[in-house]
Amino acid sequence: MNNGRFATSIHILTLLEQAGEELLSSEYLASSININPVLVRKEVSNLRNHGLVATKEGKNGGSYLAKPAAQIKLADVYKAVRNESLLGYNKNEPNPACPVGRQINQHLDELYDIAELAVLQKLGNITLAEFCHRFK
Amino acid sequence: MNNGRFATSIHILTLLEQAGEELLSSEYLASSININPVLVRKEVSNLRNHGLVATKEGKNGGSYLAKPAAQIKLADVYKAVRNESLLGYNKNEPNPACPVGRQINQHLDELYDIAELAVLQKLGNITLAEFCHRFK
DNA sequence: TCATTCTGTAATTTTAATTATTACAGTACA
DNA sequence: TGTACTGTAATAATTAAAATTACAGAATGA
Repeated sequence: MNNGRFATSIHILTLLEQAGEELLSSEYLASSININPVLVRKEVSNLRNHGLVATKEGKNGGSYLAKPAAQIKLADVYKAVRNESLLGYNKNEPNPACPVGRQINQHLDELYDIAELAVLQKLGNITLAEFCHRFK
Repeated sequence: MNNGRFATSIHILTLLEQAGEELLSSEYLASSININPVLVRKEVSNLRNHGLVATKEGKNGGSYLAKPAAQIKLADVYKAVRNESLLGYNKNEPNPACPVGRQINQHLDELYDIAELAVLQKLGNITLAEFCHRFK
C-alpha cells in the first residue's frame, strides 16, 4: 500500500469528524487534501461501502460520518483501503523451476500476514475520535 | 513500500543462504526471481552497504552472505530496503490554510511510526536462518 | 598478456500504476 | 426549473517501477 489512499481516507474522516453535523462537499474535502474531487468521491464511495461514511446527494449535499468517531477504529480504515500486501511482491512470477522461486511467495505470505496482523492490532487500538483529538 | 524490493531482497538472501559457500551470480539470482540482473546487482549493492551480503568481482565472482543467516534478522532486511513510509502519503502537500491539512502529515507520521515499530518488532523475531529453514 | 566472465553503475526506454481531467446522468433543493 | 451537488465512466497526463543498453573495471586463468 504505497499510494495515498490510507492517508486520503484518514484525512477525509478527520475533516468529517471536525465538521460534526455539517455536510462537506467533495470539492471542499479535495481542497484540504489537495487532490482531485473525483478521487475524493471515489474514496468516499469506498468508505461508504464500508459503513464509515454516509452521503447526501443533490444540492447542499455532501458527506458525514456514518457513526460516532469513537466507534471507528483506524484498523477499519486500513481494512477499507487495503488492496495489495503490506510489504509488496514482485510483479513477475518467480521461476517455478527453482526450489526457492517455487516456494518464496507462499513463505512471504506467512511473513506478511504476521506483519499485517501486528499493524491491525495497533490500529485497532486507536479510534478516529482519539486521532482527531490531536487536532484540537 | 509497495514495490518489490523487500521481496527481492528476501529472495536474494534466501538463495545465498541455500548456496552456502558457493558464489551466486546476478544472472543466476535474477533467473530465480525473474527480474532483470541489473536490478539484482542494485539490490545486492544495497544489501552490501547494509552489511548483509558480500561480493567478489570479476570472473567466477558473485555474492554470498556477509554473516551467518542466524545473525541476520528480517527486520535488518526491512530496514535495508525501507524508503518511503509503510502506509503512504499523498504526493501533494495538503492545504496549509486548512487546520486539518496543516497538521495531518505530522499526525500520520506518529501513526506510521507506531505501525512500523510493530512490524519491526515482529520481523526482529525472525532470523534469515529460520525463514530459510522453511524451504527444506 | 589477453580473452573471458563477472560486477558496478549511468543513461535511457518501456511498462505499469497513480492521479487528474473531462463529461455527463441522476438527485435534491428552493 | 435552474442550481449545486454526487456517481461514475472514459480518457489523458504524470509519476514511479522495471527493463534494457552500454560500457568501464576487476579477477581469473589459458
